Amino acid sequence: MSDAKVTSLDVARMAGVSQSAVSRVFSGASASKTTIAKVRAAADRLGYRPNRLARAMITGKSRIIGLVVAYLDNQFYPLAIERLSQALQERGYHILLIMAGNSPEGIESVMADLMTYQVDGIITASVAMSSDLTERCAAMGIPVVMFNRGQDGSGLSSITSANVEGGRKVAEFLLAGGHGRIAHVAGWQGSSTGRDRTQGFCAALAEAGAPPPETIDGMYDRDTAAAAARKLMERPEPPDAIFVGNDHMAFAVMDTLRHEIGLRIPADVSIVGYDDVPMAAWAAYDLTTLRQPVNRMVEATVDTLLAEIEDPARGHERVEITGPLIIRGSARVPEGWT
Amino acid sequence: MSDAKVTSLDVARMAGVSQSAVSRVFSGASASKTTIAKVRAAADRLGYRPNRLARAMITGKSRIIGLVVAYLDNQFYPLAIERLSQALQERGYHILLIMAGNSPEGIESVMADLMTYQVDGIITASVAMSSDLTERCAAMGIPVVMFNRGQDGSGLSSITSANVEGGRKVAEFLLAGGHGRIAHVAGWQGSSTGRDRTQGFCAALAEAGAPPPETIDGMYDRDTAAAAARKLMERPEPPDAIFVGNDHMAFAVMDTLRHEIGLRIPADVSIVGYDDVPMAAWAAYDLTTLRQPVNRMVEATVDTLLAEIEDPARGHERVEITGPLIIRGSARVPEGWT
DNA sequence: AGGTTTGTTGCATACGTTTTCAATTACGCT
DNA sequence: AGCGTAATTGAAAACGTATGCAACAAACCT
Repeated sequence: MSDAKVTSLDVARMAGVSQSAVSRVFSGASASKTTIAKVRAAADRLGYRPNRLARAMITGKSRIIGLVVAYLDNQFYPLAIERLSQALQERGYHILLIMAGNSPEGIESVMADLMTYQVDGIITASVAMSSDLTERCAAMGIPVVMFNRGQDGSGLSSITSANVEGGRKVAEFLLAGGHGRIAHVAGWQGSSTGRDRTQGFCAALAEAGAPPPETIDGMYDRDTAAAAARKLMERPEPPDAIFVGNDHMAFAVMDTLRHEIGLRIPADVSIVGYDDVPMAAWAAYDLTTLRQPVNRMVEATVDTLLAEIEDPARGHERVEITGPLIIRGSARVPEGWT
Repeated sequence: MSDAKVTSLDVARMAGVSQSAVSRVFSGASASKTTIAKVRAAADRLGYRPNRLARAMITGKSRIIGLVVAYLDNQFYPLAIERLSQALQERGYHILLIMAGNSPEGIESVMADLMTYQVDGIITASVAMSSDLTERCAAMGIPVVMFNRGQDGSGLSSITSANVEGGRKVAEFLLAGGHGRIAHVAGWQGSSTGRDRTQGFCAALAEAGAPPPETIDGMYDRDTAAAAARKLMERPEPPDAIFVGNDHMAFAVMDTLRHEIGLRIPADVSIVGYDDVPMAAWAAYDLTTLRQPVNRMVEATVDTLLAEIEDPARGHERVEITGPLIIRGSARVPEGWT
């Protein structure tokens, strides 16, 4: 029934009221019972829905959030996106999705693109932002929240798990398990998350008097992580435990140890990951890992972003969310460990 | 430097030209060398970028594509989204992402939401559309392309792999491998892809004189598939080969057989999947599977959608893309098979 | 009853752009 | 020089909505 384009004016004519009346009904402003009824009836009959772009022009609020994400091969991100999208939809916002490689100039151009859509805010998922860009966003008055990545210099808000503390927990667990030669395939050291986890891990080892772990940067990449695992095992005294900077790389390490080198996990080597993506619970890996609480991180991200949108004068926030160590079968479990 | 909102009028004033001139420079219409230079200079200095929403209002083209997707836990979809987003970005379009559970009324409201953003087109990834909704989209003159799902009744365009043919190939491969008791954990029979694969598979078996396979619907769900595997193996004459309707479920089946029932793959049971997601190549699974060529499917999707956008009178298209069987180690390989 | 508050309504304007149209300028040619 | 054609330009209208303002009606109070 409904023809191509039906505007508020069409509805107004059919309902016998002014265009403003129609607008008021749909924007929740006050109107009398009778007009509301007339407008609603006409609108239903014509299949009218307000044009959000036109609305955005007037109000200056597009109710669009730009989501910038680097890659989707790490299962953690699809999951986060799914939750983010749902949480934002419930609040009346929608996501404009942008894929950006991790090159700085790529990010740059992509963010500029986003601005032209007049997004109300931006969420970056594991993307590093230059301080130049940071400033430009601030100048444009457009809130940015970094999900699962911090940026030391910038004044931007960020939501992460408690990575330093997480690294410590893993170290304590491995030490309690009686491991003597502990190694580390690190998360990308160019990222705050990677650095923090490594730092907490090494600090706890040092405090316990353990030797510093043999460490290789796995770059959050499967192949790099697999190569790192090979290299570690070629040593004259190979490790009996490896902390891997995220689950995605941990799977690669486990595959390499088991099917390429022929080792048993955890009998020969204990493996601990970070994230607790769904796959970590699959029987094939059964990975002991430090959980990043996606749901709470998403909630915090949405809350922070919308708060900054509604009150631009609001300061930036830096939220860290603590997660538990999920104990499964990929690492030797210390006596009497809960 | 750039202040909050800089419009074409600001640029015009600084460049000493009319606002129309600025518009012409940025919309690629003709202008003299000198004006172009003046405008460019002023725009750069002010950090001006045209407001795409305002542009969309008058042109009627938002350059936004709505992407509706049900779930993201099957790795096939993140991958497809990544590619889709990139392909569309290259063509000047961007993606408005919507998560929709698979409930019909959810889809309904979500699509209506999309319309209010004046999207130029919609891609649905593995979502079923009611014929009512189909009609409304057609009435609105808004092109829809279904990715990895067909809809028999509707006149909408769809891009799928050659599912019937794919099912046949798997059957032929398993028969050639000398398997006598072939079972099937089917893709969701409420979806065209699931039905087609099953149909091709069963048809080929029947033509070869093999008994019809024991079949259970796995609903594209891990838990359901795992339960199906258990049930199949409890039979007095358990299967020596299982064709699973997609890789995502195949992983669950393999986990169950190996770690719960203690069977070896492929020595005790051969497993074949469908999709060839990246994980299928991982050593832990090393899954023989029928590849869905994501890249070509994405290309076809984008081409079809943009073609329909540019020429609304264009008819709908139903593209099927053939994929090869990727032979790995999860199924017995017939003698001399390439 | 009269004055005051409260609520409802329509008119007109604004948002930032593209695009038509007419006017002006530049240019080629005899 | 002069004329015709092409290229360039600015003014103004449009896109679909929200909203300030003034007008008006209704209700309330003393």
